[in-house]
Amino acid sequence: MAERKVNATSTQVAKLAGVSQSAVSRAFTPGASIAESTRRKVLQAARKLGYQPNAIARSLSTKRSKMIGIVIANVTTNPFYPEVLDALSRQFQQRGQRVMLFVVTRDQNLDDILPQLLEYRVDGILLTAATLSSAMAHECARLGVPVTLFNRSVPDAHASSFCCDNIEGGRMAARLFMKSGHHQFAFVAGSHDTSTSLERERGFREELNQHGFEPLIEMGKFSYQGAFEAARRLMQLPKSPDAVFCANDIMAIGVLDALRHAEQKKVPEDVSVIGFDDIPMAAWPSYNLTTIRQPIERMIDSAVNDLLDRINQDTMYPKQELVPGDLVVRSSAKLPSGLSSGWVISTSENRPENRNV
Amino acid sequence: MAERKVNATSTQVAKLAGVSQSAVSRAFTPGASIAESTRRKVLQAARKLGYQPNAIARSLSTKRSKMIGIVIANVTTNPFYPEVLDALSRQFQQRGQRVMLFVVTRDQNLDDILPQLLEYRVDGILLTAATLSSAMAHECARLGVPVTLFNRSVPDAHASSFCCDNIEGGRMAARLFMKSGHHQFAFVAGSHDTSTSLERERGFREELNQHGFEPLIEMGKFSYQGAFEAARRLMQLPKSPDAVFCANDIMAIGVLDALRHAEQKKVPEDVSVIGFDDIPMAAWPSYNLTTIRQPIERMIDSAVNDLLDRINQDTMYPKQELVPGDLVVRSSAKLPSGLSSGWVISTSENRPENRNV
DNA sequence: CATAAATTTGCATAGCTATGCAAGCAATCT
DNA sequence: AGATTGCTTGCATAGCTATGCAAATTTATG
Repeated sequence: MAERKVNATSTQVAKLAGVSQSAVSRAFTPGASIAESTRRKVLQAARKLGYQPNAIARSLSTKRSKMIGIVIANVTTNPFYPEVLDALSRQFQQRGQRVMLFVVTRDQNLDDILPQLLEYRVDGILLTAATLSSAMAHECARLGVPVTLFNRSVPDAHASSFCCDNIEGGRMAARLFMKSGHHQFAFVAGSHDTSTSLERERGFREELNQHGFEPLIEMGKFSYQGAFEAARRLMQLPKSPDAVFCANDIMAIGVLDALRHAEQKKVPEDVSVIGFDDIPMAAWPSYNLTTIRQPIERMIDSAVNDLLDRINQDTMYPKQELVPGDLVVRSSAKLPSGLSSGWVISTSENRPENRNV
Repeated sequence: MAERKVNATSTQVAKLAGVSQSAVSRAFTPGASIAESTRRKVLQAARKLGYQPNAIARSLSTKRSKMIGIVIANVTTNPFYPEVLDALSRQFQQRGQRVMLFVVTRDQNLDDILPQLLEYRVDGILLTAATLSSAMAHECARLGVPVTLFNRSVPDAHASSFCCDNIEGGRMAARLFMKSGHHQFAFVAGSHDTSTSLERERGFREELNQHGFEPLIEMGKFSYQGAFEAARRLMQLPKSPDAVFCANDIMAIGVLDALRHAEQKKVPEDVSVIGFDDIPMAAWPSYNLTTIRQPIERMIDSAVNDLLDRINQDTMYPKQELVPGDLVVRSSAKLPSGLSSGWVISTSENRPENRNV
């Protein structure tokens, strides 16, 4: 208990090592101009004092905080987002950036929380499952803070965005349903103001329309519970659907549970269900969900690279990237002849699934 | 695109408002000594310049970063932790603290990442599903940075810790099993070096021992997949168990799926299963898991309060708190007579369950 | 109105590190 | 040896805000 020296400073270390404060700074700056012998002296003195450079002071001096602001929603309601957060956090961590995190609710106004990030002079901002008011987009642009949207696309954009090709994903679901001979289609939407849900719906509907079909739409509020109830409403309709596409997996699972446990329907014999995301749970034997997989790792790599690049060279323009998803065929949807469960179908290749369980 | 004024400073605002830099600082410091009229002048000038105080500079000056370091593991493998993270993040947010987040793997060495937090002079550290080397605990104590462990208990401690009463939880599970007439017991452990798993096992075993039983132990590695395999191993034993208690819900669900889909067992007719945590999924009709609920909100409230209190008055001693869990009776375990599904049993009261689905 | 009290203001400095610049130094070359 | 080159080093300052203190101003009091 005794000591409690509390945070030594570079000046104290300098004194002990018999060098200038600059030398201490340089000893801790990779690539700085300093003799190996002095560096050793400094590091030894630093160790003795328990000195560690003060990142706050460094940030002030370099005008680089080495922090990225991450804003994320739906962390508890959709297992997809913990995966995203995990991957993002690791990536930034590995590339020498710290993460300042804000967990928000879907309806929370970002205009209140972005200033809190900017106040700390984060080097960049990554928004997941959240969108930006154009006022805030301008503000960030003005301050030269690059912004990246993950899993949201925006029309006007000072920001980069990285998304799965939701429209094509919706089309894939529609095509699979139609090939298997379904006739009554439904889409369980997440919300009516979210690009992911809207785009998946649009692809699904357009593909159906081209063949003379029109899907029913129900609102699942992006949650298990909401989708559970949506499924029950769908089943009470006079022409209840035999093929339900859901805007994400967690809702698809809600629908599955409602069909099986509340509606006494068999899946896929009575009703086929397709989801979106391919969360780990989708592969569990209780669900075995046919779904569109978002290639998280690839999307995150791109997003992180782009953001860091824009931080380092502020000449770069924001970028809009669309990553194709893969149809993962399991057994929650009837199979058309010629296709068997356990296959992954992407635009470029078919391959046997290679995942756990 | 034109402007790009980039971060105005308090001095610039001061000049525009015709006051001193100090006045600007005070205008943004609640409770500072400043006339209402000058404050207005300052705020107006600030708005015109798009000025926002620089939290980095403020941190340097006040020696308070207003940041809390959160370290969390298992975010993708156990839905309990996204809930914890969500609650923590909101709480701190609401109380004016920013969150610097580190997502780690269970086996990752914290000794590498804690320095990264300390470098930024976080005001406090909260570790979830992770433990501290005693060297690091001393280091934090030396620097006067309070540390709180959430869901981990430690023998020696410069740190506060907030845990569910795991031992009593294990006992509750054992008692419920025994009352329902089970004879062969098993425990699916998370790991052999984690206090949560060890304590739950200990309570379970001690209670059984008192009645002359001894549980089988299998390792489930804290994951769905690991528990799935553990269940299969258990079922191959000559005296396979009819009552399985799992160190957490996600493993209980893995066990359930293995029993039903790989072993053709009925739950709870052939085998009873009890979990721990009460994650939202436990209430889904596919699982309907009987489990020990951890009162997350209450635990988090206590943990956050304690940490902030210790930040503000550094005289306080760390505190060890044990919060009792509740037995939530659903239908994955046989019911003893007199008990019906849908009840929550805590040390103090019995009440009907009041949750979704 | 004079004086005391309370409030508001600006000055000057601390907080810690990074870095441009010029000076110091050793090694290399002719 | 003298001149040139390339490293190292320290000095001085910037980066931005908060705050103790004394001065100045306003308000209250008798």
